[in-house]
Amino acid sequence: MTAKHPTTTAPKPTEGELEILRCLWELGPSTVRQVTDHLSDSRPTGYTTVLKMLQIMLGKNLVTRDESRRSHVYSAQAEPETTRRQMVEDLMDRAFGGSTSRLVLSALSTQSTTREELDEIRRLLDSLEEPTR
Amino acid sequence: MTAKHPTTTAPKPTEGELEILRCLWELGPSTVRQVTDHLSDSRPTGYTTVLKMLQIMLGKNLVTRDESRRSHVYSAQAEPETTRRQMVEDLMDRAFGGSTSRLVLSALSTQSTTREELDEIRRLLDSLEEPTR
DNA sequence: TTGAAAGTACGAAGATCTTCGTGTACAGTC
DNA sequence: GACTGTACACGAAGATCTTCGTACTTTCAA
Repeated sequence: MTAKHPTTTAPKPTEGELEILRCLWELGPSTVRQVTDHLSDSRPTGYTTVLKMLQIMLGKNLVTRDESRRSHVYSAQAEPETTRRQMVEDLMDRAFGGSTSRLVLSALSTQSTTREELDEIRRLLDSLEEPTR
Repeated sequence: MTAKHPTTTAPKPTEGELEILRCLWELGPSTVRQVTDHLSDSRPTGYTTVLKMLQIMLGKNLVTRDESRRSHVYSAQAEPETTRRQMVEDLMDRAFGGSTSRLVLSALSTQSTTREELDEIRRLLDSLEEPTR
């Protein structure tokens, strides 16, 4: 069993890959140039570095690309929510023994949680429980 | 600037390191032998592998050790909650733009969330908001 | 048509992680 | 005192990630 990315399932992105995915989520389908420029704000990266990463990500099925134009246009393969949920699930299993509530507790004990967010979460809970009954 | 682990701050644990931390959290202070045995259930690992990892983790300040006995006894350096919170914060920043509520939303949209957990989270919210007013 | 600009592909170096094999020290037994 | 486990330290190999340099291709304007 040595096959790694059989062009079917998308693995968890690495840190650098996630950085690029975030660009694609924000910008939408983009060229290497666009991603590089956008990235230059937060994390200056060489053009060929970004190109190489996108090529690798293509092999891993993390992105797709349109080659119809001279400058290939890359898109995130999955919805942001899907990837994010997958990463949360991964962390939940690896660090919280699979317990959602313990993870949420931990998230809420973070400094940066504002009152607005607490309210939002409460509304979310309401909307989750009501429709089920 | 090449210093990496100046024996002061603990970095984010890698996947393998987290696996070992989880053992220490569960078992409490343990010898290499104990960690290895405990690990054998979920992820068979050679004795010297575990030993080496613990040595590296000691250098990174992820664990401490008591050398007073022939078999050194290792302990997690930080409380589980501290490490977990740190990892949640990291994921929140890297994947959710720092938004707690978006992360929680994502966590709740996970299959494995039970009704009991939802109730627990609601209680948690209550206890978070009440004492503040 | 030719030269500069901009793209893509590829290889490889350096860093970090993971995993062991080997060598050495020690502790108890016969 | 020699022998047999058991433990620690260390080095090194293989895997994965990250980052670029270099070579080749395409486009377009002078």
